[in-house]
Amino acid sequence: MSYNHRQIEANWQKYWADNQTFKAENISTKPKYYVLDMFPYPSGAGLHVGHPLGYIASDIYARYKRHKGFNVLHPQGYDSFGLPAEQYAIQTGQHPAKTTHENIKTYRRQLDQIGFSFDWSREVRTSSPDYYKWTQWIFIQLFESYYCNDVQKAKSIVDLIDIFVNKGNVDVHVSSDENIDIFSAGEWNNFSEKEQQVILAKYRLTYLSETEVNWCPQLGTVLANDEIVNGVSERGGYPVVRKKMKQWSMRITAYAQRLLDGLNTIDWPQPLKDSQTNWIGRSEGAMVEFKVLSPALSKGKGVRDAGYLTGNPEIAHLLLEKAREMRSNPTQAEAFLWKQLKSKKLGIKIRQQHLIEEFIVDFVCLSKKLIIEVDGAIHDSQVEKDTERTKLLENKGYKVIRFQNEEVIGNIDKVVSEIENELKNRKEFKVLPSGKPALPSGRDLGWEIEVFTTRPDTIFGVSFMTLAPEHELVSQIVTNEQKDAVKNYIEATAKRSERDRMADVKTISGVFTGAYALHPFSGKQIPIWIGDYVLAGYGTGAVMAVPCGDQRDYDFAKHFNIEIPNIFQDIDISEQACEDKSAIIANSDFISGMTAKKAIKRIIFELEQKGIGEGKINYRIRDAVFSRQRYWGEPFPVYYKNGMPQMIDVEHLPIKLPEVEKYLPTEDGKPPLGNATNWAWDMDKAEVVSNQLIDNETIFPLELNTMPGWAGSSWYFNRYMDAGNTDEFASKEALNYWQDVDLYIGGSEHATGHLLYSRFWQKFLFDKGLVPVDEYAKKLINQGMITGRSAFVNRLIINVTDKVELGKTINLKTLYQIRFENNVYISSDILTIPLKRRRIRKLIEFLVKKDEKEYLNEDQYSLNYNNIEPVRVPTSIVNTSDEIDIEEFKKWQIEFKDAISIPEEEAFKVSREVEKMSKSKYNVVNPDDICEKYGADTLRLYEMFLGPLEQAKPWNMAGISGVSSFLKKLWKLYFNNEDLIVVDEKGTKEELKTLHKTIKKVDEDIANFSFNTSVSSFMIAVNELTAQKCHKREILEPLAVLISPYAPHIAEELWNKLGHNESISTAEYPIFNPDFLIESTKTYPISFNGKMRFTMDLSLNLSKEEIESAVLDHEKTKSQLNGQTPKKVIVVPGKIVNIVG
RNA sequence: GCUCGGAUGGUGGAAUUGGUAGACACGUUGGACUUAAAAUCCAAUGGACAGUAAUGUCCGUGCGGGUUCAAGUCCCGCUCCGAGUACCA
Repeated sequence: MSYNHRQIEANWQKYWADNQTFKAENISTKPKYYVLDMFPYPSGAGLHVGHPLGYIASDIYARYKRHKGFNVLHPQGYDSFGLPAEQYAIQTGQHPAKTTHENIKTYRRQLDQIGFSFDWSREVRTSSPDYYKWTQWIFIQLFESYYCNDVQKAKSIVDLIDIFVNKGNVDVHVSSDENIDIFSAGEWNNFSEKEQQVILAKYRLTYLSETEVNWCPQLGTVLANDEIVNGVSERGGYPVVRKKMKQWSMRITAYAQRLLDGLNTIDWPQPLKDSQTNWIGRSEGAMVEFKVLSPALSKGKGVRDAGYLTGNPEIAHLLLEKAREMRSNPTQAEAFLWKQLKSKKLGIKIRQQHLIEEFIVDFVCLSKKLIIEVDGAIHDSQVEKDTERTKLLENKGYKVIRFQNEEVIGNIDKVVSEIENELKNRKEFKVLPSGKPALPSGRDLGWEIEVFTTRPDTIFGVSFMTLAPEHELVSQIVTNEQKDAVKNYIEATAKRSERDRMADVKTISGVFTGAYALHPFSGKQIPIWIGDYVLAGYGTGAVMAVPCGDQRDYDFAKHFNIEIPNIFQDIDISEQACEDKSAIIANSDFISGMTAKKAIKRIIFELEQKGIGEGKINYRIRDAVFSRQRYWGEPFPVYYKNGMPQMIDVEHLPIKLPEVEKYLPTEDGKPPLGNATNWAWDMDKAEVVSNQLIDNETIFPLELNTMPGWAGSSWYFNRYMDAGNTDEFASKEALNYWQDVDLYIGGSEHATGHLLYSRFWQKFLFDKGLVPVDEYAKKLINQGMITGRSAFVNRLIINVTDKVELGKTINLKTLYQIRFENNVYISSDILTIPLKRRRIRKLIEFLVKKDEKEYLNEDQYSLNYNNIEPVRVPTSIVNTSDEIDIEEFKKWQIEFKDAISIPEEEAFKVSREVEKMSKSKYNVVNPDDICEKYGADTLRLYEMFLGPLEQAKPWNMAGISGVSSFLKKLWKLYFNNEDLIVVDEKGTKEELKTLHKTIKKVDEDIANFSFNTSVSSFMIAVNELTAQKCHKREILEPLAVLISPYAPHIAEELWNKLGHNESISTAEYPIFNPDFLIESTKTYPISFNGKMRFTMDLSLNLSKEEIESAVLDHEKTKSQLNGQTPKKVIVVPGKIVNIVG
C-alpha cells in the first residue's frame, strides 16, 4: 500500500479520541511534566497557519516526554471572552455566547486535524460559568486582602482591621493609596461603618477608584490610548474627552519588587524579561522637598497689594479655599442677608466670606471697614473667642457688628436698616487698586514641592524646577502677573492628547509661574516653571531641574535662557548635559570631589537628617484598571449598598452574565449591563432579581462593569490541573502534584499583559496558601510570528488627455480613461526591465487604438503610464513562483472581469510583501487546505522545518514539497507498494551509525528547541537508509519512535504495521549508544595558513607527531610548500591540521 | 532617542568550546522514465578565472579595523533591517 495520509490521519485521530490516549492522570508513579500553550481566543476567522506553530512545538515536546517516561499534562482551552464576539453581537444581534460556541467548534475541528496530543478532558473556557465562578472567587479573595510590606506578602484584610482597632494606622507598613490620613485606634473605632469601608478600600488589593479614562460619547465607550488618533477616535473620528469614572483597580504595584525579583528565578527569554523589567520601571533615588517662596522682588521691600487682598499672605492659601467653600454653602441666614447686600444694593460694595488677616468674616464693606457677622447657635459657646476676634479686628480699624440667625430670618428689614445706619456713620477708607506685587518677598509660604530624583547627587546643579501643568500646586503658587500665561499654557496642553504630547518630544514648551523655591542646601532661590515634559503621572509630577546633568533640563534651560551651573569637574557642558555617573562632582559644598555613587549616599543621609527627604525606590508600573464597559466579560460578584461595593458571598457564585436586549452602552452612558432588566441582588433570596425590585434595603443594584480580558487568563494554568472541580478552583492534591508549568510556549506580544498579570495573581494565590509555587512557569519560549506574503498586481494608471481638434473637443477621457484606467495590469518582472517599458507603451497604445482606430491618431491624445498602483490580490490564486492565475483573477471580483494583463499570454508575476496575516490582506493561509492536500504530518514537519522556532518568518509554501516527499521516502523504507518489507535482520554498522547519530542529534535538538534541524536530521537519516537499502527492524522500529513526536500519524501507522497493538505514544524512546559512532579514522582537513587545501584520512590512534609526519610526507603537502620548510605545524588531533608557511 | 534582536548562495536556513562555510530543503539547469503530463529517479548548482579534463588559483558570511596558526563565531568602530518602548526625572 502506498502512503495515504488522509486515511491514516483520520484513523489515528479517531483512535486517540476513542482511547483517550493523552489523558493525564493526577496520580502516577511517573515523574510529572506540564507542557502548556497559551490558549487561543476563538475568533470567527478560524486558525491560520501561524497559530499552530507554537502548538506543534509544544506537542512535539509533550510527545517526546511521554516517550521518555513522563506523566505529561498537555491541556488546551479557550480564552473565550473578548471584544470581537461582542462587536459581532452589536452588529448582528447574535448572542456572543452563540458565536463563541460556533467558533470553538471550528477551532476544535482544526486543532484535531493537526493531531495534537491534548488532554481534552481538561478543556477550559473562560466564558463558561463553571470557570468564571472561580475568577469571581479570586476577585473576592483579592478584595478581602491587603499587602503587608513587613512580611512582603498579602494578608487577610481582617488582620488589618485588627491592627486599626488596636493601634490605628500610625505604624503600619502596607501597600496603599497615597495620602491616607493618620488615625488612632480611638478614631478608627469612632468612624462610621461607611467611613471605615472607605478607608479599607485604600488598602485592599482590588479597590474602586476614580480613574481618568478616554471617553468617547458618540461611541459610548472607553477607548484605550492607541484607539485615539489626533484627539479623536480611530473608529469614526469622534471627539474623545478625558472623563473620570469609578473603576476597579488591581494593586499590582504592591508586587512590583517581587515581580522583578521573580524574574531571576525563571528561565524566560531575556527580551521578555527586559520588557517586564522596563515596564515595572524600578528606579532608585530620593524624594526631596523644596519649600516654595513668594516671588522675589527685584527691588525694595514688599508692598501691600490691592486693598481687597486683606488676608494674611502666609496663610491665605489655606483660608481662601475654605472661604470659597463657605461661599458656596451659606447658612440659611447668610444667604438671606446676602440677597439684600449683594450687587451694591445698599449703594456700596459689600463682600461675603472674605479674608481679613487670619480670619474669614461673613460680610465686609472694605471702604467703610465694617464687618457684619451672622451667628448661629454654635457661636454661643464661642463668645469668648468671638470677643477676642472682634478685638483684634477693631485694632486694625474695623468695626464688627453681629446678628443672630433668628434676627436675620425673622426681621430682615430691621437688620438691613441697622447695617445702613452703621455704614452711614463710618468714614471712608481708601482701597488701593490692584496690580502691585501681592506678597512680601522671600518668605516661606508653607507649601512644599516634593520631587523624585535618581540623581540627588546633582542637587547643587539645580537652577529651576518644573511642575507638570496638571500639578495641584500650580494654581496656588502662580503669581498674578503670570496667571494668564500659565492659564493659557495649561489650556493649550490639556487640548493635546496624551499621545500627542508623548509623540512630540522635540518641541520645548513651558511657562514661568512667577514663584520661587528654596534650595534646601544652598539656600538659593530657584524659579518654578511648568512644562509638559514633566508628566503628572510619574513620580510626584515635579522635577528638580539640573540642566548640566540631564539633557531634557538642559534643552529646557537653553530654550528659556535659564542659568546652567556646572557641577562637574573638568567637563564641558557648553553643548550638552553630562549624564555620566562617573563624573567628579564640583561646586557642590560637602559633596564636591565625590563621584555619583558616594555623593548619592551622602545627600540622602543629609536629607534624612534634615527631615526634608529620604532615599526612595520609585516604580513606573501603575495599578491595573480592572473594569471594562463591555458585555462579553466576567461580571463582578459585587452589588452596591449606599454606594459602597459589597461582595456577594462565595457560596452564591457564579454570578452569571445577564441577558440584554442590546450589547451597546445605554443611552445615558452606562456600560452594556445597564441594559439588563434582571440585574439586582436580593440578599434574602441570594439571587439575581429584577431591577424593579431594588429597594436599597434588601435588594441592591449590581455592578455594571465587567472584568477585562486578562482576568480569566491570569490563572487558567492552575485550573487545568483539576479542571472539573466544582468545590475548589483546583484541589490541593492536584496543585501539589502538578506544581507548575515546566514548559510554556506562546507569543511575546503578551510580555507586559497576560504574562505580567498572571505572575501577579500567582504570587497573590501563593501568599494566601492557595497554590504551592509563586512562579507558575519555569521555562517559557516565545514562538516567532508567521507572517503572510501578501500579493499585489500592478495596476497602471493611464491618463488620457483630451485634445482639441478643429474646435471640437474629443472627450477621450470618457472613451478611454474609464475603460482602461484601473484595469490594465502589468507583470512585476516587466516593471524592473527598462527595455520592456517601451514594449508596454506599445501595448497600451495598441490597446487604445485597437477598438477605436477610426477616431484616433497619435497627436489626438497623450498617454502617461508611469504611475503604478499596487492592488491586493488573494494569495490563493498565486502559485509558489509568484505567478497569478489570470483567469481566477478575472473571476475574483467583478471589477476585474475585463482586466487586461500585460503580457497577455506569458506568466504574469505579482509583487510580494511580507505582512501580518489578516483576512483583510487576503494573505491568510488556512491549515485545512494543507492538511487536506499534504496531510497533518507534512504540515507539522514543514512548520518546524521553516526555521528556528523563536524567529519570525514569512509563510512560504515553496518548500512544502520537500517535506512531503520526505514522508513518502520514509514510508518506502517500510513498504514496497502493498507489502511490508521490513525484515528481522541485524543492522549493519553503517545503518546503526545512521540511526544512532540521528538519535543523538534529535535528542540534542529537542533539548535546545531546535526543531528545524531535527527535521533535517530525519531527512539525512532517511536518505542514508534509502541509499543503504535498509529495511531492517532493528533500525526502522526505533526510527519510527524517533519521528513519532514530529509526525505522529505516520509513526503510529508504521508501528502498528510492525506488529504492535498499543499506541506508539508511550513506546520507549531509543537510547543513544555512542559505541556505534566510534570511528577509527578521521578525515582531516589539511589547511595551509588557515585555508583548507585537501583532506586526508588518518587513524585516530595516531599521536600528534605521527599525524604531523604523515601530513608532511603527503605529496600534496610538498607541492603546496613548494620545497620550503613550514614555520609551524598545528595539529589538533581529531580536528584539523594547519601548516603555517 | 533608548532597549533587545538580526544581517550567511537565487530562496528558507545549517555550521559544537574559534577548527573543512553553505548541512537539509526549495528553486533553477540538464538527463532518465513516459505518447504526453504529473509523479518518481539521477546529475549539476556561491562567484570569478585558468584548463580538453582530472584539477587548480583567487574572492566570498552587511561595512572598516583588530586578536589568532585559524574568525560566520571573539574584540573595537560603523551601516542597514526588525521588534519593543516612548520625555520615567
